[in-house]
Amino acid sequence: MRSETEADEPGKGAARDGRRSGRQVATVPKTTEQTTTPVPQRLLAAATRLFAEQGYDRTSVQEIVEAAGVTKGALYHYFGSKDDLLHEIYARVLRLQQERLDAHAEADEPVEKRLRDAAADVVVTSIENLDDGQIFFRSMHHLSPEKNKQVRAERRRYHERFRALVEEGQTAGVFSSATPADLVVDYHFGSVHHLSTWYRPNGPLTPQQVADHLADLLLRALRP
Amino acid sequence: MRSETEADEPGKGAARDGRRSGRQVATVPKTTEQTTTPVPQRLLAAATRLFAEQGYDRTSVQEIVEAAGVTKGALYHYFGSKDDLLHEIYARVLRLQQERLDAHAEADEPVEKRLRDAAADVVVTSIENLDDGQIFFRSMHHLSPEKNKQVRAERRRYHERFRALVEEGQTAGVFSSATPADLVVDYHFGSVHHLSTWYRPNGPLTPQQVADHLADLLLRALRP
DNA sequence: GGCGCCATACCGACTGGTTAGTCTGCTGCC
DNA sequence: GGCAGCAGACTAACCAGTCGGTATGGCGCC
Repeated sequence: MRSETEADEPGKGAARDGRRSGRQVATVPKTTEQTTTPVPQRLLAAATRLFAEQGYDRTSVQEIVEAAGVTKGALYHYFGSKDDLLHEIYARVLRLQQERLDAHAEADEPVEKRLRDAAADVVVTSIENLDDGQIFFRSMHHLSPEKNKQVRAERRRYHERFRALVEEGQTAGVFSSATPADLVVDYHFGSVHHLSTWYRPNGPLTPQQVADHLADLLLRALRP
Repeated sequence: MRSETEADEPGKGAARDGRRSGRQVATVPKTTEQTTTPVPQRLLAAATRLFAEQGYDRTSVQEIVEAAGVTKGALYHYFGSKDDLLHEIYARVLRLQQERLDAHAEADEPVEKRLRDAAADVVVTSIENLDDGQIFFRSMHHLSPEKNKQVRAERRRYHERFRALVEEGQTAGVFSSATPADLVVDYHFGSVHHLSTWYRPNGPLTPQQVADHLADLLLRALRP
């Protein structure tokens, strides 16, 4: 375990660009580019795209490092294994969504609005990170057992938080109690999960419009 | 999970014992027995289970043939490739669900009931074939391009049929038109797709109960 | 203000293991 | 005697991970 990839801010300075090397591999555009993206992030980005396109197993480490413009040495310098890459992708999206859900859930608003906002927000961020979602739901089983367990635990936290919102509304009587809250949550996240199958960025609907529609469907289903 | 000789009826094979090998694996009764499940079906069943458990890529054809009690020769006698196996699994579930949807859609009932029945039925059959669903949504990208295209086309047919039901109700005014029918369909199938991630056969709800709840959510969301 | 020393960041050939698919051949039935 | 239905050794390809090697910049010390 030696992935200390965090803590890297995108870069602070101006056109600093230390004379890289004699043999350059992929030559990141050096012309007045203010930040050459750090290698770990390039690797993660390349892996995300390739995993989403071809699947985890169909993507060789060689392809990833080529897409990132480095070599295997670099990858194994920053990550312990191919599996680590996948885990890092999961951790990133989980962190993001948990933060946003917490923010919405704690807002000082009526529960209907909090739920609607949270439900719509997860749709928007899911669309903005369609690749992550694709990988998430398609490749979970490629994670090592411990990592899988860890990811599941965090997912459960997320699920619980969301469910609590639904239950709060049900108890308060503003939502129908006809359906168990658990099922309601799974119903909604099914549609989120499903987004990467049908949503196309150049389609007729903007992410926000889709989000509004899906949140609306949820709230309508919950009308008493 | 070494399953060598199980699941088959003990072959009552008489004296027949090639001097070549002392280890034979499954001993299918060769004496004009017509009932032991045919090899192709055994292979399909084994592949379905293993693909669902471990994923397509993580399952070697060696594992499949061992689970089916045959050898590679048999598999490649009946199927052109590992890919073919996957395609066959898809084709089977697609055929089944299309048939059932058609039956519901054509029934002589008010549109609300037809939609509710169809929506609930797809949930029940999906639960009854959780493995197929898991494979379907997780491994589509492993299909060869042409096969993938074919499967997509059939899926679209299915989607269209379902959408037509929603639109019929919207036009008739019994369903709200607030949400485009396409989105409504994707919303519902998202939850179906998602079933394999959370539904557990030994959980508190029967397949029918889950189906009723999910169909109910759909119909409630469509209330004018 | 130069010098040795080392850590960091990366390179890329190599290894050991795995796998899909092939091919030759056996065997019991018609 | 011919053929469907299979057995199972074999091969060619591939791939995750390793490891010895190289360039660069910082730092203490004289």
